[in-house]
Amino acid sequence: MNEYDVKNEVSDKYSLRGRVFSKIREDILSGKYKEHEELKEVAIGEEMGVSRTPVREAFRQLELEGLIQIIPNRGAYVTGISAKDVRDIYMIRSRLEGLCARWATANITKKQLDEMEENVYLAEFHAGKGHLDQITELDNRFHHIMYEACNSKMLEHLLVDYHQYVQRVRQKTLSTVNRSTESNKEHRALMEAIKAGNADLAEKLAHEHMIKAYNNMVKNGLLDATGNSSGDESMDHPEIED
Amino acid sequence: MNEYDVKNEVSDKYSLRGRVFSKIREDILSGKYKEHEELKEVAIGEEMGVSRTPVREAFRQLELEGLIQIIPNRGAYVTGISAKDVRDIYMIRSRLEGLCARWATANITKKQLDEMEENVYLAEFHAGKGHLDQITELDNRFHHIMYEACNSKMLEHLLVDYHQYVQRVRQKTLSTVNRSTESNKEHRALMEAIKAGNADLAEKLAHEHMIKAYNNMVKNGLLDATGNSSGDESMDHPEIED
DNA sequence: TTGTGTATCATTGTATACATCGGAACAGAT
DNA sequence: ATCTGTTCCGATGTATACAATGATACACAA
Repeated sequence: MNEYDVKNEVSDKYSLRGRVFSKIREDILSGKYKEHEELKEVAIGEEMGVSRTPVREAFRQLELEGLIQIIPNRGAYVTGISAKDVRDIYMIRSRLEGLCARWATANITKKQLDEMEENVYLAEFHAGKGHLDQITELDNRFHHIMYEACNSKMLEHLLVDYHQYVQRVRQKTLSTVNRSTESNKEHRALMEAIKAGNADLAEKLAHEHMIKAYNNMVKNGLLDATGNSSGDESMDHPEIED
Repeated sequence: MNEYDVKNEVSDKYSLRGRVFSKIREDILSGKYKEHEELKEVAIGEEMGVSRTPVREAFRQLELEGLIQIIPNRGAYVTGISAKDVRDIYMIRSRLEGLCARWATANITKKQLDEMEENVYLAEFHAGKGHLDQITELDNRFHHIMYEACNSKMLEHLLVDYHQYVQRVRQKTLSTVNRSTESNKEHRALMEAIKAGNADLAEKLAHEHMIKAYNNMVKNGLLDATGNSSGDESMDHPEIED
């Protein structure tokens, strides 16, 4: 169960519409379509060899996902994400990851806990070697294990959503070895708290982990390589909080 | 700016699809369509005098909203909400309303604060008179003022969403004069905290307010008059928490 | 009776045709 | 040069036609 499975409950990857939806989504998240770019129904349809109908339905869904905005009778445009949006999402996530950690403490299975331990172990190994790709992948995976472990489809769905959403602007968060070592320590502490059944501590650690991740991201500059997230508003709040 | 405006940024109420979307949505929330009921494209289209196209597009959106579930090549079914879902949402909301209160403390305008004071005042009046409809309306409005005041479209959207979602099963939460008096006290305390600029207290009070509302709802039985929310899982956790 | 295969048909999935909207280009007036 | 109105046309909004799916009923065999 990776981060896409939850979405695919809803996105139906075997219909044309499902494929169109996934492709456009990926193209936006990967930065192929830039912020404020206009998406034309026929063009995208031709590119994928389908008619406008499935494209239109995919558009409607992408709009609700917040990836595009549709202006009636005009067109569909890739949504801009301001620096404030990113900040808001991280703050929202900090609360929700905390809640997730609390629930995970109560509901995590042995299997999930095992995978989490292995994840932390591996991440420490790769951090020592400076393997950035593996580190990023393991970091994502760590969080998704926790999302699953909380045993709440509602919360899992929400967190997966935000996680993906933020990936648009968060390409290289862990790019400094410094941060990845820090991050691993936080993961380990969080895992230990969950393992020990200390829900209060787990919530607190997950909450702080998110805020530190955000602060680190801000410190190193939000901009990613895709040209997204140029920040409509000035971003001068590195965070205070708690 | 009421609770529908935020949705209407996206739902385009002047197109056929927008009207279909709103109508189905309302029919589900009001309980006209029961849980697990199948929605047929042609039937709904005919009922509203439109073709399948706008209905289908509305369906796709309603699916992402979580109100219906679409099974490929089979049909659309009204989503069931289990008692656990409701509980999860309230716990999620308790965190987010807390965050919202914190932000509102920093960002509320004089106008919003004035409306909030008037709201609390009026609510106390109507509670004394036992005017349940007005009390419910004022309760909703109180929360929406706060959602607006937090000055975060991301968070506002999320909270409005959940608020509406839960309305399906929350018809009569404030139906006891007892609870409405309690609730008003909590609103007043929260408002005073926001007015005084005490963000920590505001967050704590908003958080607790939500949990108390949930616990009260559970105590009086979740079931509403629409036949929704019969609870696929047994509901025996009145809440512990904090 | 039970099970299996097949025909049927209601319903959804997709493509296409037509209707309507709104922007861009241009013409003429000031 | 700027403004205004008009025409044109590309793009979206909606309806309809056609394709494909899957549930149901029924026939028939074991």
